[in-house]
Amino acid sequence: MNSVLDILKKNDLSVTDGRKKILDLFLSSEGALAHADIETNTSNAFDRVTVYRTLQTFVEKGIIHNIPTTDNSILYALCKDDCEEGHHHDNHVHFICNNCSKTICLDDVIVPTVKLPKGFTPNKTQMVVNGVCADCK
Amino acid sequence: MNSVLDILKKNDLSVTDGRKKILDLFLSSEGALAHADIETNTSNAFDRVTVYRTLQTFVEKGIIHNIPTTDNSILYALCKDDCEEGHHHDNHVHFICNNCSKTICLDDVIVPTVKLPKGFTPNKTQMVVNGVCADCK
DNA sequence: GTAACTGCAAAATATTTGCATCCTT
DNA sequence: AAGGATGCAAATATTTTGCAGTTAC
Repeated sequence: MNSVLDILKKNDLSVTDGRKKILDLFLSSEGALAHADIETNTSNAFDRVTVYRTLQTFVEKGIIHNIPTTDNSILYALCKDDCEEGHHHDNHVHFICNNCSKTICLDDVIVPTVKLPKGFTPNKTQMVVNGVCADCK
Repeated sequence: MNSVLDILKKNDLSVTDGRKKILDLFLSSEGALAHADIETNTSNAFDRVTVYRTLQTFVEKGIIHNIPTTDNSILYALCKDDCEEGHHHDNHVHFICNNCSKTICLDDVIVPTVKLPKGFTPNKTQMVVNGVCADCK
């Protein structure tokens, strides 16, 4: 029910205000979030450092993963349930809207496999599509 | 012949030591370069600010493009000849080696198109593959 | 009660901007 | 000679680290 608590407990994390609030943000957000988004959406209730550490913890536990971006920002998004620590199965496509700048996880669009040149062994593949999202079209 | 000069002239850029050296680095490097790589490989001959400005200029002119990364670094790689200002046709796959950390442009591997959900209009697609490269296997 | 989390301060790092000087054309 | 590029200084912004106080369990 209260999935925020479930997720934290499942990952052996103590339940604190910051973690609850930040995780809640991810659950209620359709897209990915940057560090700055989190500060804004929590009205700066938490220290910048706490946000850094919380995000880092979540990534280590496999609760969120980060999304490749072309600029120098780091975006984070919720991992699917089948993520394990360190090993994510977030093999879906990420979509960045050129209009509203939101990054959306297209959970239903699977990243296709590509044939690599001789000698290259793939391990993980990420795909980012830029364009106009359904809301903005 | 001296393609460094060709490229600079073609883009209406004055030929300076910094631009020559940095562009040369890209031409002679198989992979992508980060800001720090450039400083290192030029023995810090140029001011940090000059490197920032040079990279920015090159991106604006479409000489290089940046590559999405999962961490917060920015990687730059040469554009193919058919890049125009602002509109890049770098529709090839980028490969990041987990061992040597090099980023390699797989010019021959074309990014496949994926079917997006209703309402989404793609514009540009980028694909990054992690794994072990041919040199490290 | 203890281990872990948080906030503050400060250090370390990265990026941007203004301006005077130098170089390319 | 003129416009643009560079280097330096400094302002901003970002991220990391140490430590003391607080909180979850």
